Amino acid sequence: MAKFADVIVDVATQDTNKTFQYQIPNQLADLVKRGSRVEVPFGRRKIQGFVVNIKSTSSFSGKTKNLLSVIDEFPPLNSELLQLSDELAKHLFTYRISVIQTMLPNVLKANYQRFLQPTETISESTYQQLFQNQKTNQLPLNQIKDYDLIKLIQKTLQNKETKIVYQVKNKAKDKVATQVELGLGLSIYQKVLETTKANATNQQKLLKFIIQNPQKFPIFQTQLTKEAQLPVSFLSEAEKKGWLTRSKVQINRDPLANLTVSKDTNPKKLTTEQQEAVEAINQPLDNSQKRVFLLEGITGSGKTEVYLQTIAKALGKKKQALMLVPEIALTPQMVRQVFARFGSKVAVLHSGLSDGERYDEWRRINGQEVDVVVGARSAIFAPLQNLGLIIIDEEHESTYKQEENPKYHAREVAKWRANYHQAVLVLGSATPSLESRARAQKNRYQLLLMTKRPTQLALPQVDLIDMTQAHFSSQLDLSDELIAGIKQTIAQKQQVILLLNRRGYANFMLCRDCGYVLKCPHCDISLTLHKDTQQMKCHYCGYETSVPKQCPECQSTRIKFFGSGTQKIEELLQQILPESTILRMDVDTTRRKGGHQKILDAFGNHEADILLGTQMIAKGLDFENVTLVGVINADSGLSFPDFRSSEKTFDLLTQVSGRAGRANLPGKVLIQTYNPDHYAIQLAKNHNYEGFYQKEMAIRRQGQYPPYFYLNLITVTSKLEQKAAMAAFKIKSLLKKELSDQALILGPTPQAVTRLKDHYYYQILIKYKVEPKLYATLNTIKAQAFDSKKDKVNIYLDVDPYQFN
DNA sequence: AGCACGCCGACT
DNA sequence: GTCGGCGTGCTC
Repeated sequence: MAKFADVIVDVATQDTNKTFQYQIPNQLADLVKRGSRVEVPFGRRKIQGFVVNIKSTSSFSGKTKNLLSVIDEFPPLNSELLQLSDELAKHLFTYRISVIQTMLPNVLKANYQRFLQPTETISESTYQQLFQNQKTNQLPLNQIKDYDLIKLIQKTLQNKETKIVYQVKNKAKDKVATQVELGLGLSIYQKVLETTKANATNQQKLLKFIIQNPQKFPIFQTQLTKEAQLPVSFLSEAEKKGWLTRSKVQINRDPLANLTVSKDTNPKKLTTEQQEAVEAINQPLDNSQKRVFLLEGITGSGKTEVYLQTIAKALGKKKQALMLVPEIALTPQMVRQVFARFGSKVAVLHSGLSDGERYDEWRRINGQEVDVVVGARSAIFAPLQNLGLIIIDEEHESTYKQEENPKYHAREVAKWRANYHQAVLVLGSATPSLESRARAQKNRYQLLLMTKRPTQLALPQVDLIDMTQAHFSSQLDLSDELIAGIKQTIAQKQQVILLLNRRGYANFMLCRDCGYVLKCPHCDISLTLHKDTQQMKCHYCGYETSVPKQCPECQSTRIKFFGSGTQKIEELLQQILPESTILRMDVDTTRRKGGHQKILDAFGNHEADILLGTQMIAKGLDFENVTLVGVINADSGLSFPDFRSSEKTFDLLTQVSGRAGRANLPGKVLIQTYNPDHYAIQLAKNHNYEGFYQKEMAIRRQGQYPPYFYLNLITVTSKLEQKAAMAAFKIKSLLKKELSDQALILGPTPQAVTRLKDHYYYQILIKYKVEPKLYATLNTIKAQAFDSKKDKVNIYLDVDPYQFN
């Protein structure tokens, strides 16, 4: 009997966001599985899709087409991920194909090629013009720019001298290497060596190498030529003589090849608090029960050791473990620790991997060859089939929320997967998100507290510098008190970390005659001066232009630059402390691969006295010799129009404070602020997370924000401001009509940055507790957006938004 | 997304 | 007349 496949096609639009049915031809019957990646005809084209179901009847009223081929030998999606992709797409109001693509490594994305082919009726001259340089009668069409050529091709297509063929190319390439094996019995090589001529040096080199190192075979060709110092060409000669045989073998790219594994493989002795945490987590692990823990432990309390020992427990129960860390914390040091403990059973997924490396790691996971996966946000989709434990370190980090579609939160996906597998989920943080901490309060999560540092080291002394009262002898960004602290620390041959949350040199250019401010032509925000490259840059869209010498408006030369970024502070510090060495770390100095690590290594080796950087320096760095941490602008985050700005400021200050004083040197923290009485700053000074939690909860309740209310953010955008505004008001009235009066509907308001990349943005924020009709209403709104495609209006939905703009 | 079809203004 | 611009609708 004929079989049919339900296929999600690789076209991310509203009206293709459903399954399409194809008949499975007999010869593919055994190959097509649920989760298979397949090639299908779609209109005139051939495209890629994913089989989500196989059934014996078709419900399609038209004529079903045949599946063309199955792309991979094993299906990339298992039934868990198929179900998750469906539910996630619905929950996030996004396309299922988009969710599937974020679950899988990049190389599984389709790569389409179009070729022009001659037909039988082609004339000799057309053939000469189009195909004489092509080896296979195929002209690749994808990047033809020559207008005359395009016109010629169109003409030949019209009179049917040529036709277009479509191809789905598989980008996933297995990496192969040449392996060399011995072709003769071991005892024979000595005799062969005696028969070689005296001047046959390559032959002698190879034979001696074989005789001395027989245990090294089979060996990779690259390794053999290096170790025996032979040219590759000689190996084919040796192969002809029958001395060696060569074959291609598939290998995995090893992203950790040059990682020195530390010897520290044994579990560390636990403090009482750690022991209690480990035992609490082990209990449901032992009984295969699902449970969520919130591990609230101050910086330096040893959360990592708790993670490692509970992972060991999961492995002992023949279960697998998945650990998420923020990208920035996924450093070689951290990976090394996990590797030391669990060896080759570990796979690592981070953004530093090439597409090929990532694919190899993913395949090891999908083949269930590993038991532990460590990775950043998207690793939450790692296809482990026997999950027992999921850990999210620094669970409050906003990097776990993806800001592009699909706008998922890894923590929410983790909950779904833990539930699916009846697994244990551990959320760890020194400063838990209010949402998680509140759930622990209501016993939805089990709270585990760790309040002590194993080394008995006191938390650093934190002093606030009131910038409204401070003295400044040089300029207004660095107070005398902070400079004195830096000088004193350097004099004692100790190191300083300085945090400044603003990159670039100066963040706006003002004409003092006419008041003109230089803005990005695509976005509505001022351009930032970057002195090293002598460019004005837009930090939103990346637009760059040269630094003006005169005002573009009134031609005055009285131009001034305001606002200090990392580049300017670096320059100032160098003036004030000419004999100190400074390392700057921000997006601009770490863009290259490994740039990040280079700076950290240099600082760790005490090649510099001061590390100056944006918030990327706040996380997870441990430098024994750092005794002073300075925060140059503690308030900069507070002024953002974001209800989480206090929480973010508190987290950042707490974290950066944790960088001061390790080992036997006491640390000190100096925070410059214009709001010394602000509760986030006061409570961070006193290392008082619980106090902050109480205070901030009261404010959230009052402001009707999470965790008391849920949020949904609707963004309406258009190139035409009028259209965006009108659509936004229509949406608001629909919401008003459909939702209960318990729901708060704010807006529409133009975004803080009204125009971005030549589009205008209007936002509507919905706050609610229980709204049974909300889901259906939002779906209607999305469908209408599709209707109003001619109005050139787009509508984006963000469930549980983290970025407000 | 692409790709085709169909309708209207502009030019060989 | 016909070329080519773009709006509209469809893909199992």
